[in-house]
This record gives sequence, C-alpha cells and structure tokens, in this order.
Amino acid sequence: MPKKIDHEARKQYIAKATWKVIMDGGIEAASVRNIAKEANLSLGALRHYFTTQEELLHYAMELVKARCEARIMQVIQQVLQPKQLVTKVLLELIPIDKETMAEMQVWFMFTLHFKYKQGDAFRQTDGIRETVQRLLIFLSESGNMKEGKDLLKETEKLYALIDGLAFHRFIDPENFSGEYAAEILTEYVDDLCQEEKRSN
Amino acid sequence: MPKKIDHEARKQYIAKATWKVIMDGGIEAASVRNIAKEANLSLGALRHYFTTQEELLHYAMELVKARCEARIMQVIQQVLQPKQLVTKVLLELIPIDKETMAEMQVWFMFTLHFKYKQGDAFRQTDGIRETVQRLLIFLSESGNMKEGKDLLKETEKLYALIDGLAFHRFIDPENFSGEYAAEILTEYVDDLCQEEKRSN
DNA sequence: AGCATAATAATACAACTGTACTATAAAAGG
DNA sequence: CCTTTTATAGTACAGTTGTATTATTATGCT
Repeated sequence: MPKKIDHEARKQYIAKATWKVIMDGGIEAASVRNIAKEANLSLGALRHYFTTQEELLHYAMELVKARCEARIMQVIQQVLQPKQLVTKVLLELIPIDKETMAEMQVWFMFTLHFKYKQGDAFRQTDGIRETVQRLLIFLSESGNMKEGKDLLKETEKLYALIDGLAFHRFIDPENFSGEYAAEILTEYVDDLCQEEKRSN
Repeated sequence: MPKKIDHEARKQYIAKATWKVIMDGGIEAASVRNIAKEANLSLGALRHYFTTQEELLHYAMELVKARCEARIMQVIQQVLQPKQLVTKVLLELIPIDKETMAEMQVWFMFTLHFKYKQGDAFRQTDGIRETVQRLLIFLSESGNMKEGKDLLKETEKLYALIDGLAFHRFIDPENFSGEYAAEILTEYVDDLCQEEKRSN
C-alpha cells in the first residue's frame, strides 16, 4: 500500500479549494477541473476522493454548515446573559470577517445550485429558522422580551432580517460593512427586549 | 425587405423565454440554445436580436426591473394614506403571486450571475434601498412614524427584511406562502408607525 | 526483496457551450 | 417583376464540461 492518507482531511482540503474557486468565480466556475487545479491535484486524484461532482459540492456545503454550527456551539457554551447570548449567536449567522464572508458566499451559491440540481434527495434545511426560533423562545421564557409579541412572526421577521443582512453583505461587501450589519442586528435585538436594563 | 418586425417586442418575447428557462433550471440552464429552443427560434434568429449571450441576459434582467418599477409607479399614483401607500409599495417588492415570483426568481439568478460575470460595467444597483429610504422619509415627514427612529438604520433594517422575505420565498415557496410574507411585512410597517390610528 | 494496493496521473470521449459563418426564404421597395 | 434587404435556418469550430478508463507511481506489508 502507498502512503496512508487521512481521507477526511484530504476531502476537507479539497472542499476548501472548492470554496476558493466559488468565491472567486461563482458556482459556474466550480468545475472539477478548476477545483483540481486550485487544489494542485489531477482529475484522477480528485476523483479518488469524490466520484462525482455533485458529491463534492454536497460535501463542501455540509462542511460550511458544520463549521457554522461549531461556532454557534462555542458561543452557547459561554456563560452570558440571555440577551448577550442571543445577540452573539445571531452575529455568528451573518458574515462579519473575511472567513465567515467566504463561508456565507459559498453557502448562497450552494443553496441556489442545489435548488435546481438536486434531483430529489439532498433537500435539507439550513436550520437557521429553527435556531432563530429557539433563541426567541429562550429570550421570551427568560423574561427578557417585550410582552405581547407573537413568537412565530417574530421568528420569521428576525430570520428574514438575518438572511437579508447576509445577502446584502454578499452582494455589496464594500459598501455594506460587517460592522454596520452587526450594529443593525444588535439594535434590532435591543428593540425586541425590555428596556429596563440597557446592559450593553 | 421582409416582413417588418417590432424588434422591441421580439426582444421582450425572447427575454420572457429566458425567464422561463431560468425559472425551470436556474441560471446554469440559460444557454443560448436552451433559450432559443424555448422561444422556438434558431440560433441564427436569436443572434439577430442579441449578438451576445451577455447582452441577452442583461436585457432580460433590465426588463424585470422595468416591470417592477412600473408596478410601483402604478401604486404611487393611487390616492392613499401614507401608511397604506408605503405598505402597498413594499408589497410590490416581495414576490406574492406566480408572476412576481417568477420575476424575483429571475432577479436573484441574474444578481448572482452578474456579480461574477460582468467585467466592470453593468454594475448597477437594483434601487430597492433607495426606494425604501424614500418611503421611510415620506412616512416620517408625514408624521406617521414613531419618534426617535434613526432613518438610515431603519432603512437598512427594512431593506434587509424585504430581501430576506423575498429570499425565503425564493428558496422555499411551498412552505413560506406569499400571503404570510405579506402579513409579516404589513405588521412590520404597523410596528414602525404610531399606534394612535389602527387604520387597516 | 518483491508483491499488492492505494494514490496520482494522463488521456479519452461524448455532450454541451458561445460565437461565427454561410445559406435560404420572403417580403417590401422600385 | 425583380432586386435588395431582413428574418430565419443550418452548420461549423474551438473550447469546456463531467465522467470513465487506463497507466504510472510509490509505499506498506509479508
């Protein structure tokens, strides 16, 4: 046998090359050849880890999702006041820095790609709506939210705000900075909460 | 000379065929051949009206924009109370029925496509941010908005909400109905306004 | 040492892409 | 009527695509 190779690590390496290609040229540039070139691999080598292009793209997308979820988990495990916790988690859902920007970019491209390409399986939710809903329930049950709010509708609004901010960051990153997006989002959560304590 | 043909009408006809192709198969399906087939034209005939694919796509996108703006103009010319007017205009910006749904779908695909393809020119804003901003200024100056709001930030929030709702309609039209999206948006504008008059 | 096997490479193939070019049909002008 | 011009059609070409197949390494195990 030849040198033993960590397949999972290699696949992640290829997935990251895929991200770069997509970031630079959109999903239309994500041909197996472009990805192989970016990863300094031959077509055959690439094919050794992903037999089909669809398989590769799907893996690359799942990796984005996993990383995002990992970041959220890291925030959740911190000891924070409800409002701070919620805000911090939500901030993980919009692209602030260069790295998360890349992930979001890739995520959008994939979402659109799979909307048409995926035959029937592969259909999956990104789970953001559920995350937002859980956060709002938490905020409400811990008594930090204004009274008389319809949780479902507030979920939908906040969910739309999140993806809208992310989309605007995606489309026009120069004019719409990450800091500004974060400010908007933070203020929105503030508005959602009781005004008794302005604990910033 | 052969039969005189209304070039503009023919171009619009081709543009609509382009929309259909994109709706069914995404931007990746929008090859000149697919579009020609959808329009029951030969490659040569198509080329007679659009010498290049990029030209065709750009025209098709501009047509979406023009139609949306026309719808907004129609609303603006109605005599309505400020809040109703604003709400109605905003509702034109999210896809409710099948027709506007198609337009938005096409718009998203184009936006993403041109983000990478357009060399340097073609860069254009969809003008939605400006529209939203004007609406909020109008709402504020007519005394219908709650006091103490930062107009710029409110613009950004509402703008993100609009595109977020549109995006969710785009991604998951079955589970996220147009009526529900409209309800969310209407309620958001309500919240933005003074509560003295619940004139629905 | 040498064989088996995993990793990589190279090439091939059919399908599709955008654009260019040539050919045909047909109708308005004189 | 016939020439001129426009709409349409058909074909060709070079490039890219995804996948399959074959060849070539090079390492680990016996």
